[in-house]
Order: sequence, then structure tokens, then C-alpha cells
Amino acid sequence: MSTIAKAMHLLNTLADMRMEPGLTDIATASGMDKATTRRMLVELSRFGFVEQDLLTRRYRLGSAPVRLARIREQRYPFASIVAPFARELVATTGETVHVSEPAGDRLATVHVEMSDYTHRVIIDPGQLLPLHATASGLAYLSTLGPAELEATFATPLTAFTAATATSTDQLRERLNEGRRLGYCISEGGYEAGVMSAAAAILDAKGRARGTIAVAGPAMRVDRAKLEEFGAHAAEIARSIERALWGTQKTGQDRHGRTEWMTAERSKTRAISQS
Amino acid sequence: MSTIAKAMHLLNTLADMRMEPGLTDIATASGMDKATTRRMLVELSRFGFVEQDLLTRRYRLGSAPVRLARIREQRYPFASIVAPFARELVATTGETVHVSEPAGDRLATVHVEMSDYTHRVIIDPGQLLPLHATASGLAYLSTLGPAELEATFATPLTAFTAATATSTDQLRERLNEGRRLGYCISEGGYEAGVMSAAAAILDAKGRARGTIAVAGPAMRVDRAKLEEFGAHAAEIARSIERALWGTQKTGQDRHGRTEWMTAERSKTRAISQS
DNA sequence: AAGCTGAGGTTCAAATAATGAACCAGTAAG
DNA sequence: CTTACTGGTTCATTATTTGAACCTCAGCTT
Repeated sequence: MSTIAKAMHLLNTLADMRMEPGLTDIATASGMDKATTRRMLVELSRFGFVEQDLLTRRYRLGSAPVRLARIREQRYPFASIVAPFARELVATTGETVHVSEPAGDRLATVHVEMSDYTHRVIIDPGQLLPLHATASGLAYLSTLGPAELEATFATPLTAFTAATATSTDQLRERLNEGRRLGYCISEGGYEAGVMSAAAAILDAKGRARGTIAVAGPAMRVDRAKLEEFGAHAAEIARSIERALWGTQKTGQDRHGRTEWMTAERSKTRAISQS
Repeated sequence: MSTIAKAMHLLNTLADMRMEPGLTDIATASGMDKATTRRMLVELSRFGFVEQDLLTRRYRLGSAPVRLARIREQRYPFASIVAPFARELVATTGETVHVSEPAGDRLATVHVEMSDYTHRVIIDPGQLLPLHATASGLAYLSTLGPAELEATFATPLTAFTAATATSTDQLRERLNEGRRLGYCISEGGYEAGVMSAAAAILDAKGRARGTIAVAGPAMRVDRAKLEEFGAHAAEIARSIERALWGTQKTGQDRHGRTEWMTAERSKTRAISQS
């Protein structure tokens, strides 16, 4: 395991921990040695990624990510452009909406708009979603070419609930359905009782830059409603694309099946993750 | 140099580069070997800190920092709480206001509110500011105890302009002035022609958690105006503190001279950066 | 078409950095 | 006083990182 991977793992661990943990807590949670953990925390703190309360000696996420996030959003204003559309989708569906971006081999939730219902799905901003078990993840996968899908199929597909698609055949089936409809659905595939529908947000070249999803409790949301939500999500996704990349038409079809078929640049993958 | 430090350096380099650079550009800019640079970019991309455009093969900041920033802001909502106060300060002073947080050995600008003047100071959100040469940096340093100041005095003080304080005596003088007034000023100490005044934002224990600064062009802002701005900034800083930590009084004085004098927990520094 | 040039990406012996069991010190409870 | 936790540190051992040289591809010049 590379040192960087360990540092990132530590950062993720820290991000996932409820409140301000001490050194031992973090070492336990991340499964690393206490000495190693501390060395990394110190090193990360030198760059502001981690902060330590000098009195309680507990650690927390630092402000460096806030700075990087600002730069990222300035150059590539995804979350901020997408926010009003997410609100619109909450207004039409009544359910919680979340917007995610690809981050490594998962999706990172970068924006959440809560439903007004008292009984609603609550999504933590910043949650990391698995690709094969969530509507968002499926919507994302459905835009990928066969070569890019290999990486996902290669790793074991964790079953989060009984409804999770764990075989590659099931998954392929769902992705095909998603490509056909323009959106993907998950009926409690990640968390039991949570129904969701999601559509991918594509860039000018048909590559998925993010997803937008509607999620509601099974008590209120049935299959029919989910299909309705999916259609709305796909519609909003098109609006977001127009806002992000302008209105000019490009050659690709609605489901982004262009690049990997037409423009495979060379045999070697640009970022190979062996 | 530790691997993590190199990775962070790379991330900072990438953040500072104007647009999407290629591998060689990044290697040159960061002063690292091409192979090393690439390995790190790949590793960082696995966690979403860096993204590569698969067609142009150029690299950019990824969305992982956005995720971490959301979590950080949720737990410790500095930037979002501070924003309306920054706007208020723009309204009263007419000049550009920026809010920074400590990030390692510098200050990271986490929020900027622009002046309405056509001729105004433009500050990039995400800029990293040196501690000894900016009003914000001085305001921050002025809250530290002698032990904590050592680290800054130990490193050579870069002269950005003729007005930069480069001797420890000059610096100590300015910090004393800052403690007396409750704000610090910089008359072109970082960039010629930019006048600025800043006040530290303290937590309940008197430790600086950030700074708020007003910056205007020398053409319009003279020493007298700067003092006025400083007073306003200090006032707003107090309001921000009330918003952040509630209204309950704590024992420390207005300039935060408590903790390091009364509660030095032990001989060993909590985070020693040797 | 042959020959450059410079891009991104890769290799492997050599150099360097990370590791972790055992350690110290402080603190709080019994 | 003892016990059992903290957070933090040490240093011989071990594993990772390094970078000069290399490859391949695309675009440009002759």
C-alpha cells in the first residue's frame, strides 16, 4: 500500500468519524499503527489538511480542503451551478435530492437538497457511495464503455441489502435498462427502505461528470413514482448540462455512447490503476 | 522530504497553476521527477483529489476536496457563517474583504467579498498568504504566544516588497502594535500599492481560528482610512465570534492572551514540526 | 516517407523513507 | 500507591520511493 494511499485513507477515516477523535481512536478506526497514524497526522497538519486542538489534543479535518474546493469550484463550478436545479427537482418530486461527482472508485456527494417531508431520506453531504449499489452509481456506470466497466466488475460486488445486484449479469441488466430509459433506479439496493432514481450529468463529450438523484422512503415511493422521478431527474440533468456546457449541440446521443466507441486514443489507458 | 509532503506540494502546485496542465508542466512546476510526479498523480486520482481528462490527458484538481470541505464546513461552519459579516464589512468600508484560516504555516483564503469599485483589489479565493508580510498574517501572529512564534521567527522572512518587515525586531514591533490596537495593518508589505487592515477571529479559548481583512488600492486608501478599516474589521471579528461560539463570556481578554500563559499543558508541543 | 521533436508513460537497481514493538510520561479512577 | 488508560517517541528492520534511461505515439519539417 502506497504512503499516499494510506494518507488518503486516514483522511477519509477522519472524515467519516462522528466527532473529534483522539490519536488512538483514529489509529483503531484506520487500522494503522499508532506511530504511523501520528506521523501522518502531523504531516497532514503541516499542510492544513488536519488540525489538532492543542488543548484537548483531538484531531479534526483542516481548512486546506476548503481552499482546494474553492479553487476547484472556481475552475469547474459543478456544485454551485447544480444547486438551483437540485432545488427545482425537490420542488417537483417532493423528495430529497443529492448530486454526486466521481471520486476515485466511488461517487462523492457534493450537494444535498432536503425534502420538506418530516419523514424523508437524510443524506449526509460528503457521503461516499458505491457504484454498483446506488441509483447514482448505476447511472454513472451506465455511461461508461466496456473497458472502463472492467475495473468495477473485477472487484467483488458487496451486498448491502438483499436487493443489491451482486452478479455481473444482474448489473449488466440494470445498466442496459438505465441506458434505455435514461435513468437508473435502486429499490433499497444500498439501504433497505430507500427508493431512488438517478440520472447522469454528461459533459460535452458524453462523459459522466456527475449524477443527480431523488431518494424517498419506500412507504411513500413505489415503483411507478420512482419511474416518474427518474424521468424528472433525467430532464433536470439535461438542463444542468445546458447550464454547464452551453446550448451548442454535440454529436453524441443522449446516453453518452460516443467517446469510447469512436475516439479510443491508444491502447494504453491514460490512468492505469494496477 | 516525506512522501506526504511531496504529495501535498503537488496538490498545491496543481492548485496554483492557471489552467489544466500536462504531466511535464506539473513535473517542472513542482520540481519533481516526471516519473514521481505521474505516480503521485495516479495515486491521488485514485482518491479523487486529482482528475485527468482522458482525452487531452491533462490534469486538474478533483472533487474529493469538495467532499472534505463539505464535511469540514458542516462540523465547523467557518466560511459559511463568516460570509454575511464579510459582506457587511464590504458595505461599511467599500473595499474588498477576505477571510482566511490557518493552514500549516500560512493562511488560506477561504472567502472573498469583492468591492464594488471598478478599481479594486482582487483576491483569488484559495490564495495562500505568508504570515509575516500580510495584514491577515500579522493579525494571526499577534495572537500567538512566544513559543508558537518561534517557528515563524526561525524561518527566513522573505521580502516581497520594500515595505515587508524582514527583521524579527520590526516584526515584533508590528505585532505589539497589533495587540495594542486589536488589528494589524500592512501598507504594501505583500504587494506594492495594496493597503490592508486585518483582525483575528478568536475562539472561546482565545486562539485565532481565522482572520478577516479589508484591502484597498493605495490610491484611495491612506493610513487614516486604514486605521478606520482596522477598527471596523476588529468590530466585525467580535460579531463573528459571537455568531460562532455564542454570546457567553469567557475569561480571556480581547486579544486572546490567555491559553499559552495559563494552560501550557506540558513541555512537549502537541504537534512538533521538526 | 523519413527524420525530428516532444509529449505521456514505464522500468528496475539504488537510495531513501516508512514501519511498529517497546518505550516514556501524564492523568484519572479505584 | 496501583492500575489502566491516554498521547507521544525511538531506532533497528523493512518496504517503498526514486530517477536516468527507456519506450511509444502524434504532430511537425524536410
